[in-house]
Amino acid sequence: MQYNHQEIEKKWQEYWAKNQTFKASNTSDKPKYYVLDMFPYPSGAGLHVGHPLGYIASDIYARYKRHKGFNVLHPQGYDSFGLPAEQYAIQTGQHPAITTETNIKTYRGQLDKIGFSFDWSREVRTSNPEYYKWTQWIFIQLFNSWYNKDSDKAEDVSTLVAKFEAEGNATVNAVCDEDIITFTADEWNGFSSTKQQEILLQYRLTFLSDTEVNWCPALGTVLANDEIVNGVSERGSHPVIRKKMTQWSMRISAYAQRLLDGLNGIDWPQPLKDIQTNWIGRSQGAMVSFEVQSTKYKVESDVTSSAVEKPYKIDVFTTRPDTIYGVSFMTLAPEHELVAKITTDAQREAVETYVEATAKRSERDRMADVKTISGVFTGAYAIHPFSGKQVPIWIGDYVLASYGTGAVMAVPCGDQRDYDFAKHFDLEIPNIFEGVDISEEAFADKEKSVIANSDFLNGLPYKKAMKTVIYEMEQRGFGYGKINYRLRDAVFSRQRYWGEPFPVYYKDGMPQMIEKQHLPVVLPEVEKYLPTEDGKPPLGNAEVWAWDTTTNTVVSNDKVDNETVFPLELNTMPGWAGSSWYFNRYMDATNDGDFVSAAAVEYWKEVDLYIGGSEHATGHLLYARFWQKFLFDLGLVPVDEFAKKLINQGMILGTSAIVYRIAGTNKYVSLGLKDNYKADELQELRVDVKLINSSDELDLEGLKNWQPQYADAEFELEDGKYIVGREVEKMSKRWFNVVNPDDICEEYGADSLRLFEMFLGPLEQFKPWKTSGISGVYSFLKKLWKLFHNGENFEVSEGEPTKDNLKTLHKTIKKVEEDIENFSFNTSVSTFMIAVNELTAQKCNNKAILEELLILISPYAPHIAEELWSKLGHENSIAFAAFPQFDGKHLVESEKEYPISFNGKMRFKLKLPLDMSKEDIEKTVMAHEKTQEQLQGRTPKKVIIVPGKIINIVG
RNA sequence: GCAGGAAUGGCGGAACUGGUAUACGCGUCAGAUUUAGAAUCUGAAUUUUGAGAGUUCGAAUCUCUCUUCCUGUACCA
Repeated sequence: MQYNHQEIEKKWQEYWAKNQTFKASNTSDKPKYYVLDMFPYPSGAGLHVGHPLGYIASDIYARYKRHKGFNVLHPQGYDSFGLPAEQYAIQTGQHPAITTETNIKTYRGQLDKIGFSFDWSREVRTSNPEYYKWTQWIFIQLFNSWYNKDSDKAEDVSTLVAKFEAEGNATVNAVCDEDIITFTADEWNGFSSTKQQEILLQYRLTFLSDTEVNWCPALGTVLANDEIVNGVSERGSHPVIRKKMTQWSMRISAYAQRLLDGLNGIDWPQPLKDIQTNWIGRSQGAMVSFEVQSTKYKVESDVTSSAVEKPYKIDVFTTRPDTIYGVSFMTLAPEHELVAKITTDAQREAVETYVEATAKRSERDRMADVKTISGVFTGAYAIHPFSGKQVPIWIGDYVLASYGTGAVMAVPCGDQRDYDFAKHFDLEIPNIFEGVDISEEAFADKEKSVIANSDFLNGLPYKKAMKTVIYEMEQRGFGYGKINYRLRDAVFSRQRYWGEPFPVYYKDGMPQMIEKQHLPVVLPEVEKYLPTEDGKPPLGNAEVWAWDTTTNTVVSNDKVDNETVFPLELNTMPGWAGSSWYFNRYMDATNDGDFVSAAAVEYWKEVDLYIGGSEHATGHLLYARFWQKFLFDLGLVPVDEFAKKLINQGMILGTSAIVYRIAGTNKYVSLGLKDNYKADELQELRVDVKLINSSDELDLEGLKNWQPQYADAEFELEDGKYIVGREVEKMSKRWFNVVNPDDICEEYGADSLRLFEMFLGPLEQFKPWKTSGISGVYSFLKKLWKLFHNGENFEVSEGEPTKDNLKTLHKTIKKVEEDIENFSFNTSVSTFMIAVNELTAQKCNNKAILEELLILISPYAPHIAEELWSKLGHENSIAFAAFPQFDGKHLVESEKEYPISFNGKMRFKLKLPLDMSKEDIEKTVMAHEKTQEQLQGRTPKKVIIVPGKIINIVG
């Protein structure tokens, strides 16, 4: 009987579906284990062979854990909001929901063919109203929370209001906006409702603010920092400019320290932790305030309504407050708000010209050109807080508005950028370091710094100087020690259609949340998916998009009276909203009354193993950790890190095929002959990899039929063949190097695909796909099949296994178990091959041995395992069969074939009993004729004997 | 610039806490079977672990220097 993968795989996929074999229960006596994949965005292109790599690995682990007696949760779903469906809608008018539905069907069909053990009863789709209802709900929770630094967690806004009512805000220690006014309890109680809401908004964990955003005109939307690569949009490479807009933001900065600390407790790859650590960018230093000389402005006090005059102040953040006596000028970012206010009339024109010129330069230009030093003097001076000296204030584009306060105290002797700026504009460079030459460059080695020319800091090394100066600044009231984070609050509004609508309407300009029982607020229908002509987001096109507070329904816009019917928010949420909590939803995916039931989340707790790409390091993986910590603060989830262990699978790359066209002709040169032509005479064209066989030979007829441009192609062949060039690059339609898993499943079967993807190399590594290698695992499966068959008949023997049989089996059990625990799936595939080769050589068809072998293989190649398992007479699925128990007694040896080395080089082997004493080994070896032959009469200096390992003769 | 990672036959890759270097597979070559193709079976070859030094009885593995490549990130004050 032949191994017929098509028949077998179809049969068992249907069996699993029908019997709901992999449906997980939320109650069980078994220990729980939660294995999760990063859910895919269902794109129109469908899956290529690279996508399932991580899914196969996690599936193997999930199946392994079932064999090991765990109650395994292994769900799958779709991150189904996103830009491609929307852009398709813009082009064709087809509703994104339809596109998405179609794509999901394709994905599901492809996934099913690979034989994953997903519990599809828990499927989630972020674009389903039943799902995004809870995304909206979590948003509301964030709106209703503030971050209390004293308790170091998020709390309900009611606790904040209570504080305001009792004692005003002076004693409140919160993460909030920076420009907060101080008020007393009486003042608070006297504020209008709108005023109170305005103030509260400055404390909420999600808040509205006028922020400088990354606006992408081509996409008509705002992009997050991690959606921009090299100054252009990640998607489509469109230019991005800075623009002020009112946007929802998430106060992720409140969690900066906890996001950093949390990394210590989770088993994630170090590179990924490093990326997050850098992204959060903690730096320790001080805030220092410099007064601007002879400037005054009037402050309208909210409290007394009387005007007070105050000098302008420039706040700077510095990591080197110890070098404060080295300050010889200050630099403001051109966008700094004080620039216009402090510039003297004499300098005004020059400054304005400069500011305008910088504003025009895109972020990209500014980044590309870091060597040109530019700047302008404002004419104003600051007063050095310690020395009282005048310090000129400059503006320069090397100072970024978005980091720190957008202003620096320039210490040219200690910072190379300040140094270069000072040299360029011929500014003073005072030296405040002991015994250091700064005539050529700045001295930035803080560990070796000893401060000089700095009054009370003289003679102090860096660390002591830091402490002393911060203490002194705090005493005198113009500075304080501060930890600064690079992590910015995350903009949460997108000007897109295909995203979660906000559960928000506006009353008197203030945002109001829609109550839980009225959720979800469902995405409205629109005529056009583009922004409106007056620049509003696509939801501005909706005609029925107002909130009636009497009926609590969405009603037509013309009913808006701002009394009981109000306009709804026009922005939608970003892509990361739905993916920041989906792992919790799987625990209780159909719950209609709660985002997840307390019982379910208490049972499953967190993801035990999460597999996905490292490209989400500063996006999804950071936001998800943030939301999890927030939900934890609210007592809604039991742990504050959502994934205990994470593995980044590498990407499978395509191997593109290249033909060489002689420029201006329709003639193509084979790879080996292309050197006969000059490089500029040849054009490289990529052709479909389906036209290439395993030895890089091109199917000429196939090419002619492939695209009209090749119909009358001529070829210059080598040995009668056309050999193509190969290039490893990302799988992409435009390179014609995409390999569809469906084709592989059809030809070799899902089990072969699964084994082959694992066999390709270590999971985390990037590796090119080469279909040619798959025949190896395919013939392995055929050999495995043959072990159970004698010609046409299924035939296994019942007797006692031989010693050799047992040795092979237990060696395999040990290795495979270790490999799976270490996620070294490639080596366990080799182990299976060795085992099957050995058992074949032993002519073993012993039932007891084969049965256990099947269980070992079943996580990798579940279909063939199920089939043979049932042929062995089992009525239940192999999926829950107990994993074989390793027994070391089968591997015990009495002899060891020792490698005999001379000066570290192995020369011959010698079989000796393992219990032989060192002395006897030495005697035996030295007496051996081959030893004497090697020594040629010399006397060895030393003989190293490591029992059970090696013998090394030195001399 | 900074941070992290990698380099082993023609190719993908093995090699546990230093102890027989290239397991396993692909490809190649030879042979068997076959009308042909395909499939199957048997056998063979390749290298000295990016370069150089050090520690060691012994280094792919540990240390240092250098080279190349990949990833992330950056006028971050």
